[in-house]
Amino acid sequence: NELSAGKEKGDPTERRLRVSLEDQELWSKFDVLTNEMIVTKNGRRMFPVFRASISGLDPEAMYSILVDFVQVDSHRWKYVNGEWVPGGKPEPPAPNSVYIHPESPNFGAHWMKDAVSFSKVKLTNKTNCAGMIMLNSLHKYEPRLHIVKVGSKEEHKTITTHSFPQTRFIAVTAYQNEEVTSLKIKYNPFAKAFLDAKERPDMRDRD
Amino acid sequence: NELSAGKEKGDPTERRLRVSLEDQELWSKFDVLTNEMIVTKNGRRMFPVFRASISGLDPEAMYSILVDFVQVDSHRWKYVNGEWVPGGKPEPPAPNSVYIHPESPNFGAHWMKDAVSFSKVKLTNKTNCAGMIMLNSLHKYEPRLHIVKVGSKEEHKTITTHSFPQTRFIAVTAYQNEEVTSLKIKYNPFAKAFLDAKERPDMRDRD
DNA sequence: GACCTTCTCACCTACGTGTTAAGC
DNA sequence: TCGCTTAACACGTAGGTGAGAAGG
Repeated sequence: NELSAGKEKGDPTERRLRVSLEDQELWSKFDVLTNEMIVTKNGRRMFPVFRASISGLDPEAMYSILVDFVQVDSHRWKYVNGEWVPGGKPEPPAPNSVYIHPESPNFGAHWMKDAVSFSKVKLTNKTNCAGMIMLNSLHKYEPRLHIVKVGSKEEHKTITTHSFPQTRFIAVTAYQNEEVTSLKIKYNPFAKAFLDAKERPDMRDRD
Repeated sequence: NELSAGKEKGDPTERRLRVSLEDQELWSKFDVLTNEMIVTKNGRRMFPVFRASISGLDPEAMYSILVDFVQVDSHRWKYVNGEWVPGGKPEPPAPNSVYIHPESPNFGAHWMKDAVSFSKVKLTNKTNCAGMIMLNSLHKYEPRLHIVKVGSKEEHKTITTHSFPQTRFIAVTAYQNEEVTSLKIKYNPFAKAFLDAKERPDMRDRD
């Protein structure tokens, strides 16, 4: 459940750094179906939310926490007959943007106090959207978390980069797999309107 | 409209520090009536919002911005026959808590980019409310803004403290002066429900 | 036609207002 | 009784959902 830091540089203060993904069971429920995330012009939040708990930072040092999204493979995906298959077309170029956690910069103690949540990150399929992450629809991505140490003199230094395979997803403009849709409705409070409809089949018996 | 720093210490990087209150005209409209702010158990936001624009910080240095509330005088106030008069009872002790701006700590460049807004600060009349400011009802307060320089080694240093007389108010559990109520309804978007009722006297002509 | 994208919509979450009546 | 406080309430702001129709 925990991954140890991959890029330690012999600095003793970073030796015990640990980053672990929150909501792993929920992520796995989506992952086994092949997860999908909606992208829209105005930006769409992720669900599940990408959250991680961090320990082993220097409590008094200053860090920024970032997320970016790596294109996992180099082809389009297509949903055919109930499953995702690689498409033949070559992929468009992938602009790689980064989302800086809004509480950045902050002390190590702050980041370790509670899980760090990226609930407000928005995914879009349009370029030039400030503060949002541009993704290519029908391509597969994996979120990555970066911890950057902030120096007083612009001497920023990346401490670690972590990724979690169960958070992979395909960017879509509309859900393809209705099982994924059902899970989103079941667990996302903002979709409760549709949960109520499905949970009450007796509605059909009226009149 | 601008106040210069009052506690400069000869540090050339702080020499041109300026802090100015935003929405001065709005604040003054309330101030001439004697402003009131609601306090509740769960906390109530301020309206108008305490906002300030800051310039003259070192763009690359790290600061935290704080607000606290000074009890202006040492007696209760009473609203009698349409005006506020000092009450005879001695005041209860005043626990002095501080609200740290949620974007703290941050670079000078960040604080100077836009006006710094304390829209989310909540006023309460209960003690032990984390993140909220406890005030004594029927006492008069004046908000103060503090700029604190953040050092790597816990060496925090207060750079300046600013206050603005037109932001004074009396803490209340219910509005006393109905002119103050009318101004709150007129300018606070969250009170629009009551504005509509007052702006549409034709409603009374229906049926 | 098939596939993908865009837009509007009803329906939620979440919470900020003063009002009002009840409580102390 | 009077003054002050509390809690429930209706009605807003603000914005996050997938559905479904329309567009390309």
